[in-house]
Amino acid sequence: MRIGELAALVGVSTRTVRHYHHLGLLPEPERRANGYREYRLRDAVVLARVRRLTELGLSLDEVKDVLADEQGRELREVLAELDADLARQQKAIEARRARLAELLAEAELHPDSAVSPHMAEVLRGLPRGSRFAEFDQELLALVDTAAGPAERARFAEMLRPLAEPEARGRSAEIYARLDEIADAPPDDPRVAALAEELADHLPEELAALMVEQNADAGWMQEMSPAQREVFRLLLSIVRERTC
Amino acid sequence: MRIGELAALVGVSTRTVRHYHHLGLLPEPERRANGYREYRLRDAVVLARVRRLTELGLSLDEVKDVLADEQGRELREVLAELDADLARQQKAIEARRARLAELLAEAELHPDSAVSPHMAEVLRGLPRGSRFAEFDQELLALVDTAAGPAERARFAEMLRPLAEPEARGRSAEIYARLDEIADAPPDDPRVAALAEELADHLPEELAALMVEQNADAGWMQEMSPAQREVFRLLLSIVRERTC
DNA sequence: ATTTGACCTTGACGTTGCGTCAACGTTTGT
DNA sequence: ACAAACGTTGACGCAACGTCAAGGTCAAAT
Repeated sequence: MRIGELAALVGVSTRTVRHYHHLGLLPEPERRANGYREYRLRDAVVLARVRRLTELGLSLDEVKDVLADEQGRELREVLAELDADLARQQKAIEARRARLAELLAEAELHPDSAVSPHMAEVLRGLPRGSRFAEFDQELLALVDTAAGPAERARFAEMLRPLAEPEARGRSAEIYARLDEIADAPPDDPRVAALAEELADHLPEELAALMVEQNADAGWMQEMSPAQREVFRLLLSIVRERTC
Repeated sequence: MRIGELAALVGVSTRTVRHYHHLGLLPEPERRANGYREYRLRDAVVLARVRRLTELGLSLDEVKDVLADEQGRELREVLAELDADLARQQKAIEARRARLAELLAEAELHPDSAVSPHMAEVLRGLPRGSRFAEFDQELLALVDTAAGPAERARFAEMLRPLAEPEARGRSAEIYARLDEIADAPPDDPRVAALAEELADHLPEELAALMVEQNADAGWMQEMSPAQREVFRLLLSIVRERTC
């Protein structure tokens, strides 16, 4: 047999056969006078065996080990491990399909949204138009995108009170005042007042979460010094309260 | 934010971020005076979104399309396709695990066997020791390895009569006579006799399958001319019978 | 007798999504 | 003052082949 016939017999490409030669998976057969490889039936048997194993998902290196082993020991070992691996993959795919279904359902409703449905609803409830509000929305979108599904729902629930009609007015006012102090020095008297107001306005759970944040985090550099100061004060107020 | 902080925030490596820049998935942010990239919260949002999509299994090119689309149209399209793809993968994995279980069970019983359990049993029943018998075993092993699971079982059943105790004697004798004519010319009288005997000995179903074979196939070159002639005659006998 | 077409040869680059040096500059902490 | 921990670009490595490139070989059709 020449290489093309061997390949067709087993159902692979000639390139694959030569690749296996290169890796030492399949021994190089004798050559004819013209340099062509001349295969025997044995080679086809080995090639088919290699093929079966790779189709099961073994890497070529693993196949090499299994073939070299010549005993069933390693084979069982590798197969068991592979089965465990496939089981993991199954779970992963299932999880992905679940998220996909979630995303698809959401895309039908709100084609332009990049966040989860819960969060999208909350975000629509929050005031807009202020510089700081935009910043806040980015922050919330980020948290929503980065968190796991369970956390996302919980987080959205924590925010919901701020988006309720009776709270929106005050939310908007606070945003406006945060905008106002953008260029103020950090020791402006409005800074401390705002921190107090925020501590009062934010749901407790949310405030508790913020305690873990570091006021020096890089993303906070996008706020002005005075705004950062508001948050520094807010954090200390919350910390005192929870102690 | 500098690149390390952005990466940590979203949960990827800095290399990944730079890779996304390279592919145009994430816009290059402004640089600081020292050449460092300076990221804003927006970038984190985009990066997180890219990340979510890739984790769902989208390729980076697909993610790029989705992001460029800016409308939900393409997103839905890609997601639906992806879901179909994942469904296919699930089925494939399931099939692989089924074959794996098969192989594992078999490996427990006969650690050194490279063929299916049915075929292994049949092969043990067939005579050995003759040159031609070895060739035949290779051929059968190959067919077993290459065929699908259903075909394998059917094929093994077709062979079983030849391995039964009452047929083994005659099988062995035929093998011996095929060995004998190895160096004979194709027009040796024993050739025609052997072809008749084989046509008589082989199960009908098996003979019917052989009709599809081409007597010039490369793997047949491993037989001597006289042996090939036996098969050529055998094929014509079978063809006449089935007409 | 030649030309076409189907095969074969080796060698090398392309694919995907980054990991991992290398070789170097910057900033920060002790 | 020096080390540790950041940042920069550039380039190679990985898995399992696909896909040219640039030929040589062989049988059949012209």
